[in-house]
Amino acid sequence: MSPPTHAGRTLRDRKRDRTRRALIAAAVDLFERRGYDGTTVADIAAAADVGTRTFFSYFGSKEELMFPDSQARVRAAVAAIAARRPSDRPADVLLRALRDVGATDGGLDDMVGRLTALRLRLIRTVPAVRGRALQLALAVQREIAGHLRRAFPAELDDVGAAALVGAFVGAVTGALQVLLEDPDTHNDPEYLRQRLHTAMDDVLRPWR
Amino acid sequence: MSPPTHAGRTLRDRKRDRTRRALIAAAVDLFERRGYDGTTVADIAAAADVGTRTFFSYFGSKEELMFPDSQARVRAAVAAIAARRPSDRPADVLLRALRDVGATDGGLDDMVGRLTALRLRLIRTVPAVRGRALQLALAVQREIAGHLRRAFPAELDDVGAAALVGAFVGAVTGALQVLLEDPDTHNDPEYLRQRLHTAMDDVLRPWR
DNA sequence: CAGCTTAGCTGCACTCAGTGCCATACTGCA
DNA sequence: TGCAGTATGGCACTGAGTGCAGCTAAGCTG
Repeated sequence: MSPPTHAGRTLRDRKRDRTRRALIAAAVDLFERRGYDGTTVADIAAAADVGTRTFFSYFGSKEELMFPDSQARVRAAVAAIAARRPSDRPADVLLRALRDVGATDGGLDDMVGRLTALRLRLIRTVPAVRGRALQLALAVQREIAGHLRRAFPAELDDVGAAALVGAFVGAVTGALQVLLEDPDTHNDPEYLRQRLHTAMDDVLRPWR
Repeated sequence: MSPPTHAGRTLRDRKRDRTRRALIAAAVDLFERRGYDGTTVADIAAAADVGTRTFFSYFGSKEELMFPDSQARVRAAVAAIAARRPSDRPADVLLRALRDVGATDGGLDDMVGRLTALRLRLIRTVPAVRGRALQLALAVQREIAGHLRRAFPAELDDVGAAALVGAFVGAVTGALQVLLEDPDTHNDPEYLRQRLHTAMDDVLRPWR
């Protein structure tokens, strides 16, 4: 699709990109070994060989490090809405957009699998990370609602679009909350996606 | 229904209750005058005439102070589910339960209005407070899902119930997000509730 | 290539949330 | 009245996050 991110233009950009990845890699490693609370920001910075102060010029907070690709998800959803066909109803478009958001995991090479699995675990267990995830979900939701409304101006108003998107995202979130408890879904994002998909079909049937 | 909270049994309980209210009152006052970030926990404790350390034996965190009645909301929802009639579908029960949750504001005398208005503003503007609100909403959602599933064992499974409740709560949350931006709804919870109600009816029509 | 400019790195000092510990004071109860 | 349990709050500490200022090195220009 678009040019991969790893070809930063200037030396500075490339170095910055490398440091960013190093921080994420170091954090994932430390979180897996010592746990989230057992790892300080200073530890992460030291492991990535940068000053503690520098960490905060890459990530606004410790939690933010777990969600490095949040913008990509928004873009995926917007693209799905833009690619709609004339026959699509709002719910159809929305369902496809959400599927694309869930499938978005690009931009971080090998790290992806480990990061995703770790993220799921930390969302379950660390309040600060769960809080951050929720806020991001809300932001994505808001963004999608805006685009959806513009795509269907005759059928949706501000509040209606927000409520509709909220219902769909809420269904996903609610189902996820239960599914993430299920030991079978741990460390198996594919199986998780499968079960989520069937649950969604079930709940959202009245709309389609 | 149940005896009001203000008649604490022992002297200790009454004193504890008074201190709790004093902390909330002091915090509301300071937040309104100096803002959330401009007020430290030490300030609040000093204004309520207790030690800083003691604050944390009443509230686990600074944000938690803004949600002193969270348990009451859960109880309201559970009561609404318990009071269902044989002819009710899950969606009917759920809609009534959510309405009751929204209407729950009891237990804090005069403070209620100011606290509610302040909370709405802080949820909009302070990330930490918004995060806490989201987590509480998720917890309530989870609780409701459990009760709803037990109330309709033939029609709902774990994941289905969670997804259904998630969809409804999500619709509320989504609509709220937009409505809270509207200046007309600031400081007017009743008008807010009205608009929320009509929006919900609209979005959830396919279910009823 | 030499020199100037500017962006990014980082140490330092600081604030504030939150915790563990312990001595003290007060309440409830016998 | 005396004992036991509990709330209190001071003290010291950790860790997240910020502002500042000096330095280094990348980028650009002639």
